[in-house]
Amino acid sequence: METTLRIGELGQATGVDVETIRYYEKSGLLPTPVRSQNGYRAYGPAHLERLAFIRHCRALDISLADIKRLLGFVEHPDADCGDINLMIDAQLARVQARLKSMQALERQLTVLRKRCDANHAAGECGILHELVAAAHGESCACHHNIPHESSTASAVRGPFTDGYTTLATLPASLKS
Amino acid sequence: METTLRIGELGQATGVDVETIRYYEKSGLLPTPVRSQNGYRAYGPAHLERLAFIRHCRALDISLADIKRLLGFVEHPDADCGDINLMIDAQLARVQARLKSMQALERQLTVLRKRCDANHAAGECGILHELVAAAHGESCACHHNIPHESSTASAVRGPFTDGYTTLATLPASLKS
DNA sequence: GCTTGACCCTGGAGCGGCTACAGGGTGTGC
DNA sequence: GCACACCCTGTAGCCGCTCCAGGGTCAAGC
Repeated sequence: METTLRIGELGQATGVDVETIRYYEKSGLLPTPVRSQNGYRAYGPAHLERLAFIRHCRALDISLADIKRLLGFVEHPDADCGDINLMIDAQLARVQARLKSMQALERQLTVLRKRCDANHAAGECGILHELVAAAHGESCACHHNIPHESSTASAVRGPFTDGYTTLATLPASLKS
Repeated sequence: METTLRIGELGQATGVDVETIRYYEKSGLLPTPVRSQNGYRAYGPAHLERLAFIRHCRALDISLADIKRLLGFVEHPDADCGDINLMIDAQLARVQARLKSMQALERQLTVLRKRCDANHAAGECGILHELVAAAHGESCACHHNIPHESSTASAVRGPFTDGYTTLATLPASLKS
């Protein structure tokens, strides 16, 4: 008996999308399986275990590059694990930094949302006013009193970590 | 006197990278400016204001598509602003969902981190053990007692919202 | 035997929001 | 006359998928 799985079965078993499995293979995270006569990928228990490991790590939002390194540790259990600690520490730090700036973001959006209670014309919408005023560099409801959250990592990915300089600091020749 | 800015100056004034400004122009967020004789882009106060608006919105992690819609409202102040509210509500909901799952993530990573205190060989590293065991479907320190955080949005972007089924649910023929 | 439909294959493009080139032109100071 | 900072266009790359076109394979039902 040959206990092998086709890609769809492996996907079902691990909860990983078929396309994603192929992507992992292409990226070198999952070793290329043997093929059955019809050319289909045939996976064994080792693949199953490895893919489940990858999935668990991804659920912890560990990057594919770091997962690759972790898999290296799994394969070389005599290596020093200090780097694992560093990796998890870094991961934790990233998550905490993002968390912090997302919390700030939430507060800002909440404040902003309160500016408009009902349906107006856009010209009278407090939210829109607020956004425009903020862009002008006037002190805005969302971004004025949070001096120290500024220097942490940005909420998600962009370059616009908060606490930025506004148009208030502009050459006077250009203001309005 | 012509109060125009070159792209680098506009970038400085608003805190937006030059490449990003060109990207915004290409994406239709920033209108194409006039060119001076040498072919350089020449920006006026309107561009400055608009770019500052965009930047402020990005700091609130509002997507470029939504910013485009907001700019539409700015230009048509007689339109109904109900959609603005909906947009900000949706944005807030997204942020809150992410926040929640990031908090879960942080707890999980913190627990995981505690599994390894000092330098061992990787084979004895509690973190690695934990990750492997979790992949096997054994109840893991990080993912076992959080039944209701599961169905919220995932922490960042991936398909692996937490609380997934593990290998415990597998065809017996393939286990171990 | 034929069709239907579920599954599999490869290769490539697209998402968002930038970021980083290569390969060129322009303008200012020494 | 040269260095250097700035500008231009166009294209490719980043991450982690996700989707698609265009084809092959295989079991079930008629």
